[in-house]
Amino acid sequence: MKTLNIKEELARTSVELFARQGYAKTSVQQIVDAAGVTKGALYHYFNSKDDLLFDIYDRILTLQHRNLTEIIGRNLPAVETMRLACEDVIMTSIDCIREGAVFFRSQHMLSEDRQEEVKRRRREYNDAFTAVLVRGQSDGVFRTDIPIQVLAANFFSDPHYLSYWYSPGGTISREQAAAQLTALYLAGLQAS
Amino acid sequence: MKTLNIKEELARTSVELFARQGYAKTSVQQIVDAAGVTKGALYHYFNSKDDLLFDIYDRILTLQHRNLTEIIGRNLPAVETMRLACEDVIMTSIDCIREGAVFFRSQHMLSEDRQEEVKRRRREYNDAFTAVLVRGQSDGVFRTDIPIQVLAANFFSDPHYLSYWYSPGGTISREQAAAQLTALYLAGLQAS
Amino acid sequence: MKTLNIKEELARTSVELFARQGYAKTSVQQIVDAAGVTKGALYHYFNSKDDLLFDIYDRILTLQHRNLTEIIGRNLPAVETMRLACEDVIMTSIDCIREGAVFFRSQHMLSEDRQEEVKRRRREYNDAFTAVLVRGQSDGVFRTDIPIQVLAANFFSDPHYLSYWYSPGGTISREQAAAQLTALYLAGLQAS
Amino acid sequence: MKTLNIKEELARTSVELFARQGYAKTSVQQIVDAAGVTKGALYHYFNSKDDLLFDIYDRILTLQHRNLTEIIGRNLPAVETMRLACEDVIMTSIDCIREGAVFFRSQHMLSEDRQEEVKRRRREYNDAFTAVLVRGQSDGVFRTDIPIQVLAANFFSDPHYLSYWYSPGGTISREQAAAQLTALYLAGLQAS
DNA sequence: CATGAATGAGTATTCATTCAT
DNA sequence: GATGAATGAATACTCATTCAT
Repeated sequence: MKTLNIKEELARTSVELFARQGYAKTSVQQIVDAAGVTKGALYHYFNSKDDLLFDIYDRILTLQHRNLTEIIGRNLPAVETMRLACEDVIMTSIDCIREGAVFFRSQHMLSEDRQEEVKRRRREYNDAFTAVLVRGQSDGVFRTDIPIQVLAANFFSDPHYLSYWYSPGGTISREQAAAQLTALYLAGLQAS
Repeated sequence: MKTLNIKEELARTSVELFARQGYAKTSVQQIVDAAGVTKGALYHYFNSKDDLLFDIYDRILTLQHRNLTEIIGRNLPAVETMRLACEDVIMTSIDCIREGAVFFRSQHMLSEDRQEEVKRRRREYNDAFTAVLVRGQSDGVFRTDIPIQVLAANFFSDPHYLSYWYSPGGTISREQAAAQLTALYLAGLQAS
Repeated sequence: MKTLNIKEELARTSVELFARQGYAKTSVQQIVDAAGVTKGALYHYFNSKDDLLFDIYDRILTLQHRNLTEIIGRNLPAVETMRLACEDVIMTSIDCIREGAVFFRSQHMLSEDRQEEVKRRRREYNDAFTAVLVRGQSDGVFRTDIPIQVLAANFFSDPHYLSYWYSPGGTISREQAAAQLTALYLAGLQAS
Repeated sequence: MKTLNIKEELARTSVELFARQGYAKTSVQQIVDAAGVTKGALYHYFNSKDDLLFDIYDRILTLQHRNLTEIIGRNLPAVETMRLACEDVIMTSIDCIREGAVFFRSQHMLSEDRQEEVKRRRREYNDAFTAVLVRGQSDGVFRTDIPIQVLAANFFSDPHYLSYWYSPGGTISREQAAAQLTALYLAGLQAS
């Protein structure tokens, strides 16, 4: 009980600090001070500062991969699959907006091995997403005059950019942001 | 002559290294070694490592602000202004793709003062861009059912994301990328 | 029964690790892992890591002191006493070769107090050994042209050095090594 | 000039401290405090604490290898070669007695790579020394009834043990110690 | 202009030991 | 008796920056 709290508290605190001031400018000392524990406790639960960072990547990658897999598994029409997938990514990105701020800025601070792992898992996600685009093209509902990687990049850029402009608790709810960004994307995507 | 070369070489080398391995993981020693000069030389031309980083921000902000101002100054219809502005941002972002990789990842490594300056200048750029969107809405050519900040974010995310997926020298030319991403954006943007 | 086994197992394991990788490079965690117990168990039987080390010194010093006292107590001629004493030291050093490896390398890792105790007990041993040399000189069987401390050092160096070159289970048995090194020593020692 | 002094001072100071209190118990901070410089200065001249230690090994191994090679190169009779070699080792070991105290106690504190290098170079030295023993046996001047490795170990133990008992500036000069230990060794070595 | 030796404040990490359970 | 989570003090090492030459 206490144990879980400490580990979770350290995870929460480190995301917060990494998002606010960057991984490099956040010292282990700051993290443990903010979490109200000692360095020894941190190193009891995490092997290194790098582990703290990787946990963030792992959490997001696992979550988004699981959701996309589930959505694709429903075997809906391509347009509907795409709508659900896009809205889900936007909403989970908003739910994890601090993690997202770290995710896109700090990849090069991971160890080489873990950078590779993150690349691999993002590629997997990208491949699954792209497969839906291809299906929609075959079905004649998505445009074919623009390279598929451009179509994919045009969407991925949105969740990526969220942490730079979206404020949770502002005038735009997560559902609205998801619906609006998805609508804009699908408008561009549809076959003429 | 020699002087200019050394300063330029240091700028070029530092962008390269910052883009590849991140600002924090790049030491001043690595930069001077790669540039073939000594620390003394670097500190002759730059006051600090932070200056090397800020130069990158300054270069991009200056370039894009100047281009946007020029395009808006032509007083073309909103759709045409937007098309030119978007294509220009994409193309200059591709031309400065290494700078871009640094730009979006390393802002929190700048000194507080300079973070503020960068924020201010980006806001200025954003405001000018948004003004074009507003004009298009008044003219009845841009949709009004989605908050303007979402419409803006939907575009800014694209140049932002370029350094994560676009390879100069690949199968897609800078002009093609610019035309395609702009087309996708404008398709979403148009009034129904 | 179980208790004795755990304590003995910890002693055995720690000698092994100290000999192989040095006292300083061996962590308490490594010891308990290798012994298959937990830290709590170790600290139940030993007050500190230092105790684990001192036990090794105590064991060897006690053993060699007891053996030398017994041999001298037989009141044999000096040459015979010396031969038995030397052979015994060599053989017990081979029997405790891992302890020996630690003994000569890790004395300064002991607490100050215990370093003093080890020095004192080694001096006692040295004095008893030297007394035999003096008796042999008085009897006219040992040479007198070389300072007695050089004569003593010339022997003590041998058991000291054993752990650096001797392999138990190799082609030279413990009895052979003892006989040969003793023969070489006595050859140098005899009065001309 | 100043530069050499600082590097030499650091080398001198570190040998002194390593000999007195052991490598593991000597902190880099202690070394720089004793040498009157800062950590930065130390790390300007040495890449790591390990380098400071290895320098000691390198110095001794280089010195003794060079001397032995020179002595063997004179092509003197085996007995004479052996006498000169033994006396030289004893004397240089006395000259570098603090280095010697470190040499035999701290090998396992070196990095794995360097432990291997030290082992290799000591083996080379041992092989050259053993070759002289073999030559003496062929010439009929050295005994053949004891394995050659025991004959070698019987000598190597002496310089090894020096730092445990010999006091420079005491009643026994370096030349005397060298002559006496060599005499004792040769007495044991000669063919009967 | 340019050097590179030297600084010193900062960093992540280790580890013997304790103690509530 | 035994656990292992937590401590806290110590450690080696890094690096942007300065300055005498």
